[in-house]
Amino acid sequence: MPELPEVENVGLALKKNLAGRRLTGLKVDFAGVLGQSARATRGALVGKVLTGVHRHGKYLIVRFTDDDGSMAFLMIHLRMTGQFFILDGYIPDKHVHLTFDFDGLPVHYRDIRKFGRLELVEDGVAPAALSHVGPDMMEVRFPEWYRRIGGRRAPIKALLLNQGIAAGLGNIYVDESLFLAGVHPEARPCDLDEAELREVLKRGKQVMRLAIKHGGTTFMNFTNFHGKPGNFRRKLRVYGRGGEPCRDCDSVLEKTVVGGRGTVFCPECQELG
DNA sequence: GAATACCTGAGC
DNA sequence: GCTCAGGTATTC
Repeated sequence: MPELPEVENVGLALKKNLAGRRLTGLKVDFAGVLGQSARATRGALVGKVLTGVHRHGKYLIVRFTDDDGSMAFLMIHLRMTGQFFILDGYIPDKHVHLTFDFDGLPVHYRDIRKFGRLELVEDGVAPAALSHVGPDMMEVRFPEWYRRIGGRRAPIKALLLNQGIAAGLGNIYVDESLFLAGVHPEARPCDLDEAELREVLKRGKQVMRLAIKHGGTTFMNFTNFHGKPGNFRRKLRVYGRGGEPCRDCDSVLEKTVVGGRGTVFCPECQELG
């Protein structure tokens, strides 16, 4: 389940491996992952050089530039199971929906659940398609974030998952952030003081920064550009550990549902405020 | 703000 | 063969 740290790693890999390379072909096996037709997508991108990758929350925006300077932008969301990779001798299985040909170098897009989307957009920096998405979680400063979340009455977990407030956290890193901040997932911002909310944002950034360094978290399907899993799973404090002992206090971690999502927390270490 | 649709594989 | 998992858009 790619969240901000996993998407960041994918974006870095695309840039490192493909920047400066020209897209010479695009094979489409399942057009449902494209926002436009296969023909329109090829028409916009084939012949152009990959010149940049920008991440905002869980979105990637890839810039392609023609020799005449004209540009096209592909906005990518991997959702649950989208992945890109380059592997020597790889034979695509039934979940590979797209193969980008970068002048002889095949780059596969694989997506078991077909939830991911790759769509052409007009702009690269602040696309209209992202107007409903809040500031990137790693970039946002506390005053702005506090304006968006302070005083609200919904469970803080639901608000952290709401990409319109700030973009990037998913279920794994929300649970981790709240544990590290000592805040209960059902706590309401209106019941928390400024210092507690400051801690949530700080810990959220901290845990994602660390996860990026470790190549992200592989729980089910995520792999990096070379088919390798991320290493952050063994660092997780609560996610996936319901019923197991808290690493800090030895209490049994509780598993519940908050905001419609599976949620794990420590009943001793995390407070309602 | 809750439920549902989208999809498939894993795990019972 | 059923239920669950989950990011987001959509619909109550």
